[in-house]
Amino acid sequence: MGGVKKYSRKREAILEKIRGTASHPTADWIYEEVRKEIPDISLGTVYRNLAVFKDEGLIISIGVVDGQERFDANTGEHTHFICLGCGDVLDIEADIDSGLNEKVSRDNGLDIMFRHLNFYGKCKKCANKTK
Amino acid sequence: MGGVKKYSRKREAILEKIRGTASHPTADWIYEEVRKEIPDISLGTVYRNLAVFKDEGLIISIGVVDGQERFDANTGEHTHFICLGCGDVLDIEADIDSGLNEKVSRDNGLDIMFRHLNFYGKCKKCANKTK
DNA sequence: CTCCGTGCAAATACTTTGCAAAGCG
DNA sequence: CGCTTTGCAAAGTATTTGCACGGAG
Repeated sequence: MGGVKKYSRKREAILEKIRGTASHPTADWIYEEVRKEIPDISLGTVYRNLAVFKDEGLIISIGVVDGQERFDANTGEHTHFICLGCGDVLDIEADIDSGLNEKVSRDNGLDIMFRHLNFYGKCKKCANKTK
Repeated sequence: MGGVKKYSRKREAILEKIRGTASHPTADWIYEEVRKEIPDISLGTVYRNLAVFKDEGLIISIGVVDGQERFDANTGEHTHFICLGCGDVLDIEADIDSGLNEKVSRDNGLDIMFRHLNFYGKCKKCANKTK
């Protein structure tokens, strides 16, 4: 179980696509992008490697938006804005107490490993569309 | 579109089940619970009414945990802990600047409507199991 | 009587998995 | 050569939807 990882051009390509975008992509987006360079890749391979990367801590899942899981190669503690109109995910600044996780762990007697702070609303583009 | 809502015993029962638990239930849990009282309810009806309640603002979705959407009749701004071991969702205390949404809206030029703050880790039960 | 609400089952949408073939070391 | 990785297609899971019938106003 687990076993030693071997090199794979496809695995590399998948990881590089995730690292090379700020779009917090879906499995399908990654598949379509990698396919432009490596036409014989399959969606199953993308899913399998995403699971590997999550396991190794190379990427994180930032949750499910409109039914599809979104991934991020920026694994540090940071904050997201999710547009309810178009589903775009943006990185944003929000200064939160950096010791918050520890404090909440202590106060509630829980073993907290990480947190997600997501703001939801309309991005500029979608806010204008409404009017 | 939409039309005027009529009374329905099943709709009432679904909402009362959600209001009567602190477990942040899934559609399927609600279905099984309501079924104990109203055996001829169908899962489709649960899903349809959940959509109605969300629309009316009577409940919120707190996101997808292990592939299933979780609902909450507590619609106020509050914080959750999600156990990576058993999937339990708990309400917790975490004092965050109450004006944070407005501040982040202003700083980033976004129209923020609400936020989710989720802490992830192991609950007491699951932390012990690991050892 | 007129729509809304519902059961049922089929249809979706995304993700996971079994298997045999291909690739790395 | 032995074990990992992959393509392909089938299976799995959660959710949505079309249709005809039962129920509220």
